[in-house]
Amino acid sequence: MDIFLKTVGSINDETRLRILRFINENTEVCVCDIENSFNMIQSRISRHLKILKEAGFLKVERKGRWAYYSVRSPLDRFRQSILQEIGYLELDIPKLEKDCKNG
Amino acid sequence: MDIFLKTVGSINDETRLRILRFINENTEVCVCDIENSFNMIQSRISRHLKILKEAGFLKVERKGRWAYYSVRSPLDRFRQSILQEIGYLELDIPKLEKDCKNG
DNA sequence: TATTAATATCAATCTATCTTGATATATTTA
DNA sequence: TAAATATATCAAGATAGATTGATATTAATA
Repeated sequence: MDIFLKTVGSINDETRLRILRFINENTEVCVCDIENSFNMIQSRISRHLKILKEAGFLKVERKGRWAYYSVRSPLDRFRQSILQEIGYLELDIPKLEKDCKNG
Repeated sequence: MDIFLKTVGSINDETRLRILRFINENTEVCVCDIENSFNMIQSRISRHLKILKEAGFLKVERKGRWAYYSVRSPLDRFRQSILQEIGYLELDIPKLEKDCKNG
């Protein structure tokens, strides 16, 4: 119940839909990649990523000072159908800008 | 996009999940049936029904002074998978109380 | 036709969520 | 070790959604 509402609440926001599809289309990205690509401030992105992670859509892997986000795998049937549906939406998904200072 | 957020927003509320499953399990009910069964004030129920209807889950049929709500059919694949998922949730679904004054 | 029942809608209040800016933490590099 | 980069978190203000009570509308019935 709570996790259902968390899952549903996480996709009830256009910014998160765009971020989720961006990550899905680019396999694995760090927070500053999203920051650069979406032209949004870092705290905003960080918060949305946390919500998507706690909703079961994303996983994080820390490498040095970077946090790499990707779609959790395997995804259960329900989240999979949601992700598929998001794939059909008309959303402005920017192209990946890899401008982080060090890499 | 807008209809996606409308659909997702409509199921982002426990009261509406309960109402939607109640209607699904009882096939067709009028507003006062829900009012009696859920012990909620009428304006609250009416508003939630409107949201579920506009989200594509419900249809209404007026008969005399009653409005009968039921799950829209056929339901597209995405809404069907949502409805299925709601069926698995631990929700307090009251039993149907048919106490409307006239019928 | 006056009354009552069923439903819908509106305005006000309350609550939850989003955004921003500031700050904290951790890691790397000079 | 000091500075810079990447990320997370928190508090404050802004916006959106939920609940209630009042009122409007429509249909049936006395």
